[in-house]
Amino acid sequence: MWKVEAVSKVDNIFSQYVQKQSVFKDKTVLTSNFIPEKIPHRSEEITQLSLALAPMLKGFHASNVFVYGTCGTGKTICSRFVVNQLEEAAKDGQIKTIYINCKMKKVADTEYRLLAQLLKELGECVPDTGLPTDVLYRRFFENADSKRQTLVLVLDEIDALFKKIGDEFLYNLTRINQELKQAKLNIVGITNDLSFRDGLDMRVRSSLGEEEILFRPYNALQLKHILEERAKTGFETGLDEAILNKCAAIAAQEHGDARRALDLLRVAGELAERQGDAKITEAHIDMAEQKIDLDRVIETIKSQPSQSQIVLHAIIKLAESRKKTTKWADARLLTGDVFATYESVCKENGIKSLTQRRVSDLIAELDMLGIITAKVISKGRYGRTKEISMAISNSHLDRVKAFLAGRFSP
DNA sequence: AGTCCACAGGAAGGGCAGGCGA
DNA sequence: TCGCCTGCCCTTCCTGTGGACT
Repeated sequence: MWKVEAVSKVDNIFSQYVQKQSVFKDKTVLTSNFIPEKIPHRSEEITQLSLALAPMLKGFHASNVFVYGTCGTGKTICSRFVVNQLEEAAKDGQIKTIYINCKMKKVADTEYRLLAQLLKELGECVPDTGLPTDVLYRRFFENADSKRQTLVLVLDEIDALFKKIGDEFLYNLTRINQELKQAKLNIVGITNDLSFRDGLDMRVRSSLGEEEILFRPYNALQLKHILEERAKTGFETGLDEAILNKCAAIAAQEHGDARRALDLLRVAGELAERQGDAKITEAHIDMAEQKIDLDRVIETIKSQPSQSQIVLHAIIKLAESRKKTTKWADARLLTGDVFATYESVCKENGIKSLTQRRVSDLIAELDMLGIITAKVISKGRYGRTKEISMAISNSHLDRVKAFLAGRFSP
């Protein structure tokens, strides 16, 4: 394993690392946002999307498209690949594509921010807050029209935007072409929520989903092939077939998630490198699986506001006390009990507590993040409440507990 | 069948910070 | 400077809910 042997000004502490042969040839190839020259097993979907967008090359109206599919099925990568090709095929910048991830907090999670982001992409300077939205719409129309371009707006995770601000904004976007005189706008909406469409207003549904493309999950063989291709350029030496099989099998179990497969391979490579091993072994894959899960959980919790962390701390504290009489996994907590514990934690730490209404929302948010499970139950005469249990695995719990205890223990 | 409980969760609005334009 | 706009976090008020209990 690479270790810092001695600290002196003569020997740079990184020199050993720099001299050591890396297991990676090109690590970027192993990231999920890398767009390869060829995307395997998605030719049918790419053709469908290309055919839907192609008319704009001849100045005709093209369909708005909805792209569906679960996580890691190649929706984003294929959409970006197609719109990049489209931009290349168009003459003199006639087509401009704008990619926006609607889940990006503080970037495109509200109507104002999304419009501001659009204007920034068109080269305008917009303040983060302060202008009325209709002013932003007007500036967008004027800017787009002045450039006489066809705009392709790729809205990734469009369901997140819908959940946050409703479909009014999507309706406005679909009506934009009536306002534009010289320019055109086409929308490609990407979502992994297969039921998203059902919640939309009829008018939005029909104009936004003129064309729909479903991305099916990859099977283990396809995943293995994808990994093989990436590993050829990603790693210095070839990988054992067993390694590829294992990564593919794990990812296939998780709804054919190619992103997961790539992450596993990359993190396993990083672990092998840190341990000074020349080759990746199955043990590295196991460790990578654990590490990815734990990192995700810890990062998610760290990114939550303090009050949300206190609620989680209260849930864990309460579950700990119940553990004495029942199994950890079986500890079912009720909103009222959690709120009482939350209030006592706030008191101990000298923090002003929120109302039960707000805490109820924070519990729902923790549930959405997959950190806890909260199910609404009725206890008959004893009222209606949420039954809360931990969704974090036991192996990760100690790190989570240590983090929260470090922040909120008096 | 009606009552009751302990909430869930929607709606409305307050207060704050920050920016714009007259 | 001031009025007006935004997003965000929060409270208050309210109605709805489902099943045990009477």
